[in-house]
Amino acid sequence: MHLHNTLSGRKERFEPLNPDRVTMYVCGPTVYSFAHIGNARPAVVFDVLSRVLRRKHPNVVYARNITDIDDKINKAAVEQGVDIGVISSRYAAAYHEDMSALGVVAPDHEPRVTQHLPQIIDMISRLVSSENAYVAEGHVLFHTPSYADYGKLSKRDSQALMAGARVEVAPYKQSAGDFVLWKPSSPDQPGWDSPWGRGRPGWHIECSAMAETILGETIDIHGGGHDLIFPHHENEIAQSVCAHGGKPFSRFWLHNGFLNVESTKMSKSIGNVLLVRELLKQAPGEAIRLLLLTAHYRQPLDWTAEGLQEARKKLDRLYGSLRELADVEVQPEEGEFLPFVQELEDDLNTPGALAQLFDLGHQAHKAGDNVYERRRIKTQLLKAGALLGLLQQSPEAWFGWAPPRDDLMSAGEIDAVIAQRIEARKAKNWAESDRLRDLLKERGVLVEDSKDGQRWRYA
RNA sequence: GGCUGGGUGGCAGAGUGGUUAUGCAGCGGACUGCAAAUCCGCGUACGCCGGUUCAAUUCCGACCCCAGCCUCCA
Repeated sequence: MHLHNTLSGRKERFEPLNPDRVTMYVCGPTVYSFAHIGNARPAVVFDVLSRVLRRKHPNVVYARNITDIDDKINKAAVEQGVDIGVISSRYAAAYHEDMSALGVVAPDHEPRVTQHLPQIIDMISRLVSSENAYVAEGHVLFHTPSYADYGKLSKRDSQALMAGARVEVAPYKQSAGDFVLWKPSSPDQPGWDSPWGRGRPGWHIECSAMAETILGETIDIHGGGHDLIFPHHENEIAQSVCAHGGKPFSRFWLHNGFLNVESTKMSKSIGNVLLVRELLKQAPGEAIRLLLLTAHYRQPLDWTAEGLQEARKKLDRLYGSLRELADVEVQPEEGEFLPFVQELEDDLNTPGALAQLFDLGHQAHKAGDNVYERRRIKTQLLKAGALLGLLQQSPEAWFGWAPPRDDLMSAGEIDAVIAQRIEARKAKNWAESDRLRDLLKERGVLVEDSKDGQRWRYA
């Protein structure tokens, strides 16, 4: 398959270092509040990547960290008068719930910073020994000039970077671009003992240390949001390469584009941060997932309420195809729908893959009563859906999703009305039949007269 | 200012040197008691200006806009 590598700025053929153990690390959330839709994008995108990789390499080792040491967590803990562990475990659990609702499979490893302090301290010690880092006023800093390739990932001139530092440079820094590996904690702040006193790790070192611990020195793929290219990933590379005697850190760097909300940057100050759990009240998780996959992962994505409803309609169409094939058995030995797979293998072109999926869905309605065709189509539809993490529920379950509504009719109530309508239709009492249909429509229920009888769904 | 990525039909969104993206919405037709679902068909889309070419939305150059990063951020 081919993947766009931020390191080279172009699409490259992806071949793992070791086909029997493909290693992938993705920067996960800092758990200080509920996950917003922007947090969901990388989770979904890299979930799809892991699924596509597993087709050829069953042993993909996918690690996505949880950052549970962070000043934002400290702040929330102080405000609520609880230990940071209370905050981080609460929001980590919420994150798991939300991602699961979006069909994101749990990664193989989910390392936490609090469980890797020894490894972090060890890596910092090595960097100090090799003189890539230095101690100053209780801090340990990485000396960026000690790494010649610093700036390569983000395509930044390291000299210009240092010269152009607009922010006030801490006096203890030898170079403006130097960044903190370890910082001291005041007695009231969370801290851990280290050779440099009681303190806590800086932001970047955790990923380097945990990736090394779980996946090894050189990994195949490292992913994350576009905004992490600089400084986070640039710094990770510097730390890891220097700690590993010059061995490459990650062979491929993948970055997903940012998400806007109704054409505006999502931010707390604007107050337009969309939480996944709120969105789940507006549409099924699968529709949210589909919307996240309608744009190519590297492109910006404009999240709109209209788009979300449209995503739901797209799934209505796809599940409509599956409903058409309800009586057909799947054929496990049937091959995949090749045009679909080819799109995904081309740098995870999910919009292209989706187009192929719709083509397959269209075929379902045109197969007539050709049993072999119908079997083939159903099997390929489900296999293709599985790669995207879509179409894995029954059509009935999909169409049974009800939007929140005060006067929501239960399935029982609806069936009662439908029973009346069946009687009216038997008597060819069209006026009554239409009246009942309109009645249901007012309550948000759409009824269709199919050849198999009446069927309904929530609007 | 530096770096990166964009500007495609009503909307969303792929892609390609000459041939249908796809979905939603719209229009016409079929089917239907009427609808819905589904099927068939339709709308002459590629920011602007040059250049290369038999042929450019697709390559090259200039220009105009837009977004992100350069500070915590998925």
